[in-house]
Amino acid sequence: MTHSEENYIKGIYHLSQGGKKAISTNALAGQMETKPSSVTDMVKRLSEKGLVHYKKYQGVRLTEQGTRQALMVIRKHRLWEVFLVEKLDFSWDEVHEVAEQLEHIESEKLIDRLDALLDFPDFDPHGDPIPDKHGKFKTRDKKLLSNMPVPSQGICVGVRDSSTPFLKFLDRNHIALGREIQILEREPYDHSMHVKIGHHSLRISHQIASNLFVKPSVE
Amino acid sequence: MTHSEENYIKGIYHLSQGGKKAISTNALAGQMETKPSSVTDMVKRLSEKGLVHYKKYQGVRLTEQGTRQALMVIRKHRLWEVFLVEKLDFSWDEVHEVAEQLEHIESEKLIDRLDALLDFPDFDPHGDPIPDKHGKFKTRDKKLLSNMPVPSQGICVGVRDSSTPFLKFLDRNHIALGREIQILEREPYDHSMHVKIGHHSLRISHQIASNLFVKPSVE
DNA sequence: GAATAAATTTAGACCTATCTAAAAATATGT
DNA sequence: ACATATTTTTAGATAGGTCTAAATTTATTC
Repeated sequence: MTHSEENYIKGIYHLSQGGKKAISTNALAGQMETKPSSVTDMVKRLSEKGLVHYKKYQGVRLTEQGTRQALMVIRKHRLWEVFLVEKLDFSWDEVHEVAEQLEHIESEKLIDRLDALLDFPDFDPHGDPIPDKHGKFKTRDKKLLSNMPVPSQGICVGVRDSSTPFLKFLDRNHIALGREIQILEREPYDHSMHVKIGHHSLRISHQIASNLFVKPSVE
Repeated sequence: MTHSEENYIKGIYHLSQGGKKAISTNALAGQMETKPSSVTDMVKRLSEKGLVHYKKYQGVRLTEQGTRQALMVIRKHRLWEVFLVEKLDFSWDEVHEVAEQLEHIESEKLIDRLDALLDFPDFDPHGDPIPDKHGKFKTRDKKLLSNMPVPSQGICVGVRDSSTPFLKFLDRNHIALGREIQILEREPYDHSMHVKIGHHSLRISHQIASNLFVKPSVE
């Protein structure tokens, strides 16, 4: 697979999450930040290689083989992210771009050794699960903060938006994965929420709350 | 720079070592394992980008900018080799192929942090010097084993051939970089040598001796 | 110094990956 | 259901990187 093919496979995988229906050419063009005509071309090649199911005008779906490949690229991407944060002191908002390059390095030995060096992590710095070498990964009971009951509490375990501005916002407000969060109240007017992270009490807009995942504490 | 351009620049740099005269198209084609016509095409592109001096039928030389770029690619290659050996327990004959891929990752921060993680190594696993971020590197007083006086002694510090068979041969014969070596005698007939590495006494063919670098001990 | 050999460049082709512009198919609205 | 809008595909172009085969330049040899 070329780098570009790997990127497409990964893009299709991400768009397919939560739904097994076909991905439209336009949607994929959006995801890949390219033109629909380019997508059509690429999708044909992927289809010839048996990585996707494709029928004209009907969108694409990954084949079993395509899914396996996507998971391996994602495995590499996320392991490298952990490496960058744990071993090279990158912050969680800096890792994506470099991991986009590293994910294309081909060496099973490399990635398995890296996995071992990092002590076989289950989740990456953004809380996303890391597939093992067979493509299996752990899922976690998690809810968007915006959907949490009031009052309740939980642990911050992931982000839906992993853009730099959002992650930097979280940093500034002492929100980090693994931190305990108490949901104190929800404002009916704008759905903003009042929460407490450690000793820090703060008000969080609906937009923020709908991009942060929390694992509800069972009490 | 594309990956291919980086590879060519690196190839030209290696061929230029020990001599500032122009590299012929054929020589470069040999180094790059490609056809002369492909070299001509690429060399034109590199020339337009100001990375090489090129005049038709006169061969190529790196510009100052080209040399700087070559050193940065080599820096990355060799740092990754150290990483693979030191942190991921690769053997010194396994690192090249993977480093060929990793050397193209673009991130100054990544490579500087990697350098720090590895404690700013001066030499890679084959004894080759690692340029620092300004392109400067240490040179070492070294001689091919085949050129060492008899009797004398020194330290194994590098290899000229870093192919897997040669490195595996050295491993099997307890020859590793950093080891002390005593040169006991040279056979006039075939130039084979009698040497001692630690407690291991062995006879070494001229071919082997002319691919192993030794730092002479001053006594 | 002309003839021949070797090295180098050009011309034309192919493949991947992208684009724009135009055509075809599907979806939507009244 | 028909006209319109949207989506998707095709056709043709460009760029990087490579190749083969032919042409050109440089080097060598008698």
